Amino acid sequence: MPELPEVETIVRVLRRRLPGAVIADVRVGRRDYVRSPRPSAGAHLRGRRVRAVRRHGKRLALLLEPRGSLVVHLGMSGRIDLGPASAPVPRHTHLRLSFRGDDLELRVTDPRRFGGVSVAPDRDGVADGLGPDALGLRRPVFRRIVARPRQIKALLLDQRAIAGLGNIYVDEALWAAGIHPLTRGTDLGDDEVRHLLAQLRRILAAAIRHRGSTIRDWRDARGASGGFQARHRVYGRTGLPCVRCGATIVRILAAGRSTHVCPGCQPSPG
DNA sequence: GTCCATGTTCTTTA
DNA sequence: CTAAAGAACATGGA
Repeated sequence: MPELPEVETIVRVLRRRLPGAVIADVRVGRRDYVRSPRPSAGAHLRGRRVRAVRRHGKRLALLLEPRGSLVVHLGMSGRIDLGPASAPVPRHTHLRLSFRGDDLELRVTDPRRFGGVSVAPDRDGVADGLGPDALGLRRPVFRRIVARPRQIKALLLDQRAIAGLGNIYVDEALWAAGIHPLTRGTDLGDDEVRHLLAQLRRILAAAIRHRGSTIRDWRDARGASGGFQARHRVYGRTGLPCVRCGATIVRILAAGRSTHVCPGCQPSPG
């Protein structure tokens, strides 16, 4: 159930082995999970070399030679495994790619199927419809995005505004910046906006350094769990004392999602 | 049986 | 047009 740091962690694993590899077999499980123009995903992918692995927001793409891409979004429960072709195939595996001359298979597994894969035979659609990636955000751009009369949590979660942030990292960044999630973007001061962006950058970088957050069962493409969950300050800490001020962390609803707030550090907007 | 889940999209209501 | 709330999607864990 990956946000930007988890997807970035997977991308870094894939980059160690995939660039230069040539796709051999393509096996599609559920047809409705893998979207592709005619004739078939296999026909478009077989025999093509992986040029690079790229990420934008929560999506990742294998860029193919000479052009074209395979874009993956993991939704809530999606997972990518890269390992020996002989390894047992887990349930809910919807796509398998093997590679020429290598005992290697890439599998996309997703029990809830909120994610999906799409094949673009002659273009790179990884950023289609998404805002700028959260990792490369520049201050003036961020300022413009946030200058709306909308709850800041909803704004940060909107992938068309900023790509990559999800429920965990939004809650963590708002806590770190001392901003209540229901505050309207237009009510943030200049210094608050600057501080929020700084905290977002810091937290994303730290989460990537710790290979993401494993809450329940997230694993990277080699099966390793993340370590950043041990550093969460509000997410999943309802009822526990705030490490900064000692107040009890509460859970509210914002943008339709469970939202974790410290009433001491994040003053309610009203 | 209940509630909840690292996501997205659509519908309704204001 | 904008924003918010709720439901929907499908599966599994506590």
